[in-house]
Amino acid sequence: MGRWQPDAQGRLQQAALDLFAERGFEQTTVAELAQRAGVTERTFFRYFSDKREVLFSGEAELRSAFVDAGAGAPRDATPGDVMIAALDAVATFFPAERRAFARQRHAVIRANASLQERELLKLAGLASALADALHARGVRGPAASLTGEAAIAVFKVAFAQWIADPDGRDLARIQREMLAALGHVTAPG
Amino acid sequence: MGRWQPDAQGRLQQAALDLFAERGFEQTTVAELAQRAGVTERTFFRYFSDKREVLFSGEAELRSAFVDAGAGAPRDATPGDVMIAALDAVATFFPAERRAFARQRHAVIRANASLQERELLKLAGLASALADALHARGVRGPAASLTGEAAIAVFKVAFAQWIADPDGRDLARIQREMLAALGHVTAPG
DNA sequence: GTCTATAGTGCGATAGAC
DNA sequence: GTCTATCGCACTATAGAC
Repeated sequence: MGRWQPDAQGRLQQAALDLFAERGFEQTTVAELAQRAGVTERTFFRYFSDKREVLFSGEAELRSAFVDAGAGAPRDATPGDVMIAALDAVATFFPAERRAFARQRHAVIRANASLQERELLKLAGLASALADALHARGVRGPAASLTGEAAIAVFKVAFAQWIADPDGRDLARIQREMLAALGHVTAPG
Repeated sequence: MGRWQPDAQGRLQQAALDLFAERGFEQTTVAELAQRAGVTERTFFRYFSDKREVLFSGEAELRSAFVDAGAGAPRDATPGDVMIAALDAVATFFPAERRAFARQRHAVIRANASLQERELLKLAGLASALADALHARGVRGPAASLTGEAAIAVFKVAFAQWIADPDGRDLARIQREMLAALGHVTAPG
């Protein structure tokens, strides 16, 4: 066994979720997080570029899933088809077992404006990643951006529903319904 | 004439736009902004809750316009109708004369992640304000949220287009086109 | 208007693994 | 010796408390 406990990053993330839930984001200092994880403040900032980031490091995987779904779609797929593939891919990251965790994390974020800001930035990153993937497929800029933004709009609302829904319908299904509802809202006439 | 120059708030906003554009958001300290506006740091934080907020204080007006458009729609208006009314209302805030200003402000924000975060939070606030207005009209929660998010998606993409478009079509028109395009993307089939 | 806690950065030191 | 993870310390700016 080495000089240090393994997985300092994981311990910091766990400490953050616990302490933020218990006493709030602003009432928790980085020093306290570090202490609970058995490292120093300096080490915290080696793993996370800022205090908020400790809750958001999983976004990279989500983004690849989102983009790969776009890249893997058949050549004649429409932007709408690609969006559905992306939404289905993202849903696989949130199986029923992760609902309790997701709910706790969501509650922590909802309680603090600066955490919401970070979450929104990450979601906007997903939207533009999907837009880029569509653009690479030959979809013109505005339509690609719009599709990316629409996908995120569906995801956001469906995710909130998935968290709240007591009978636990799966996220993919909720997203399909939301997408249909969006089609209804934006239908001409 | 009084002891102080009038409109300290306006001078701080102008100083911020100039200095952020010139040397970047992070390279500009609040002390420098305050000095250029002829006030102290303390005065800056009296007007703006944080350094970023100096670029975003106009959001309240936008939000009322957004909400009022919803409240003022006829009783039998669909969520889609309300969304169009809200988008038309927001477009009146961005006449052709403000394009140069909007473009500069947008460039400053685009150059800094934390400013993007703040902008996204303000836009999310607009989305939920519209959702609340729809909810008050009897639209059920998820459909109301979805409509709010869709309106913001259209606004974001249309606004970027309006800023970039060299021949200056007006924002309301671009938004109508974007909405139609969104209807096409989300159409079933 | 003054004081202070906290976030976040830069750089060098240290302790182990190889 | 090299490489990597961690720590220690000094420092600035934001933001809130007093």
